[in-house]
Amino acid sequence: MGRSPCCDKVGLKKGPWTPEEDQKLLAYIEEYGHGSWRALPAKAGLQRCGKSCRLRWTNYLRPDIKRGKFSLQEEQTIIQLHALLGNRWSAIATHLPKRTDNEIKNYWNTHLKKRLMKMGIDPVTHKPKTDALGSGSCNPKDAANLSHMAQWESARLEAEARLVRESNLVTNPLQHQLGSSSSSTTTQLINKPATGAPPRPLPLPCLDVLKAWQGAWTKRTRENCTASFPGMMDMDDLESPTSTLNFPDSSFPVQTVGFGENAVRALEFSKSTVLTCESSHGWKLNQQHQHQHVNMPELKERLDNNTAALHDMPLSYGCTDGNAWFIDSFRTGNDQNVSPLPPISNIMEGLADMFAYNSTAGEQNSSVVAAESSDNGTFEENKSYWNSILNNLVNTSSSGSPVF
DNA sequence: AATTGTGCCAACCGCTCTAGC
DNA sequence: CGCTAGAGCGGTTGGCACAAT
Repeated sequence: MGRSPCCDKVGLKKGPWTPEEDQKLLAYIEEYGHGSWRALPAKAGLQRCGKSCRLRWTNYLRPDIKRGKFSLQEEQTIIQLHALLGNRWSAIATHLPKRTDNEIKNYWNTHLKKRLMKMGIDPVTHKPKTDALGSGSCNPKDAANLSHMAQWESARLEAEARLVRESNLVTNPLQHQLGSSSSSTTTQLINKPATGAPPRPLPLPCLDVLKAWQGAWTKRTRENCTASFPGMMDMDDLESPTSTLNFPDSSFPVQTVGFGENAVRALEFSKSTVLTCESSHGWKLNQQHQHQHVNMPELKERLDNNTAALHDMPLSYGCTDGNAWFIDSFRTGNDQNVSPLPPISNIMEGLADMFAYNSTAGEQNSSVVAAESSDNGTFEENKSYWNSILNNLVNTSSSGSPVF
């Protein structure tokens, strides 16, 4: 057996917390901070182990916790991130402001998982149960590519989570100290479910859910944007169904240049590990090139060397000297006029724009170019599929259907 | 009214990771 | 480099509330 539980010590209380205990813990932390959790109970006059105090604070007493019913957007975010990350609740929680990993985990297990199952969706694979084993729809090459995609997306999300923590530390050291799992970032979804198309089997596992939703989001928002480089936009306009960071308190140095058809969006973090850019042609560039300064000639050379790979759709990437370089073509075009993968020359122009802009925004400590691509059919099918699922969730949850 | 079943969620358990020595 | 304490994390459980019988 493992080590003995920390709460086995004689005299330490277990079980539900009383209001008096909550008050003691709250008062102590508000005055002194938590410091060492192990030492805290004695100082605060609590007959609890430090771990119990930490959990009580982290999951319940922290002032920046939002309690109550999950919103539709939160539900969608959980579903999408779970499709991408699996049971990595802490990573998911970093994209749901004011929600704890424990709360999200409980909500998934008691609500969302059951809904998906009753809809015939495997909550583990996020695929229709009949296709859960992946028979037929995925060839080995796709599976391998998707594995790469998942790794990169996962790494990117983790990096974002780290950034959030770092930003919390910088902008609110006390708050950071008091609750490390708090988050100032959010994944906000603008969901306008499309038609009531029936769920359809995914041609590929749903590892690209976030991008699918970003496509829908982009389509929607582009209608409200001017044709070219409308200038700096409010953060509210950046709300994206992807994991793209959003900082409600505007405490993070996020720069935006334009939006929509001909816009370039850039997120640049002064001490960041990830840089994400989107171009006017519907492809995305994620950089995460550890501890190296990115410069355009180097990038251009790398991409030139991988031109063939870039055009080897549906999923291509170049990988040189241990750094991966991806071009992400997630298609921002509308349904009738979907942008094709831009010619390499256009990619280079876009990159030039991005880095010309970002070179003025500060040093890029680190970067990776990570960009995945999905062919047009895959994207549209993903979008349709998830629209369908989420639409069903909306209908069933709002109508109080006995099904759920 | 009593018993049983079910859903929900706070809290616990134990493993893993990491920083400090 | 190995050890240790502290913290983080995901899985599981206990117990309460409510519904069904």
